[in-house]
Amino acid sequence: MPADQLSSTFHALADPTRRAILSSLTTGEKTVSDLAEPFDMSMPAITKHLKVLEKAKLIERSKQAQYRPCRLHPEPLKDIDEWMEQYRKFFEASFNRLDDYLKEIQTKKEE
Amino acid sequence: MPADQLSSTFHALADPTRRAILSSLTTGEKTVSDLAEPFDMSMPAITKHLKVLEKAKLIERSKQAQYRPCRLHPEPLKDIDEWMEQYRKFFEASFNRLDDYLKEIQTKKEE
DNA sequence: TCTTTATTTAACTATTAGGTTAATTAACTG
DNA sequence: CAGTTAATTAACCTAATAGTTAAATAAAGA
Repeated sequence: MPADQLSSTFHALADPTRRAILSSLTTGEKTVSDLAEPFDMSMPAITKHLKVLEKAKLIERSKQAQYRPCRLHPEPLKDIDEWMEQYRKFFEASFNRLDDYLKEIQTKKEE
Repeated sequence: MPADQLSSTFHALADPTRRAILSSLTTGEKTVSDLAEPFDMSMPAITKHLKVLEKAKLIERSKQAQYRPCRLHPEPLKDIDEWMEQYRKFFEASFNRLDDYLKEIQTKKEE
């Protein structure tokens, strides 16, 4: 895994456990045990996955008593989104971006 | 590297050489030698990078005489783009999508 | 046919990834 | 203070990565 930021972000995302952890953090801060619970995997394995996510700056950690809660740090995902820009024209017609936006505001009205 | 498609796509992108190869293919089909030229790396190393991209279905290959030209196959990038959707609200205000779109059609008008 | 060009395969090496179990650290709790 | 809970570190294993050089394959061209 080369040292540049984009490579380290892509590398961190190239594992379903780590993607599931990220997804789990979209609903808010979680402890390591909370994050580990859905997986049939030892705690040290989870600790290692968290280190990979932390090095990629996709999560941030703090201390609360004996807990080390994690929260999502989404900025590197924005970098990926920007990297994708050069490829969007190859897989997506331009007008779909507007379609997405229109669907989005439609959904909000219905709430 | 787990077997699922998204992991294999992210893994393929987690290397600057492979991303540069993809980028180089945005201007059209290229031979292996063409693709290898910018890199201070042996041909077998490039062959291996191409295999990773091919397994991730990010490139497709054909045969022309002794050449094995490569072309971009962007569909897996679309899957990443869709995966990103759940995180966009964390790094991007909704209205920016419309801003992007408006800038895009503005640029087209100027052409 | 012999040679050159394009590319891949084979064999090898060093490093990293992703997991394990056992031991350690740190902080709360009775 | 002793015990429990939360999490990390250490030590280890196996498989995969990412590179190398040298040999093999395939097609073109003289």
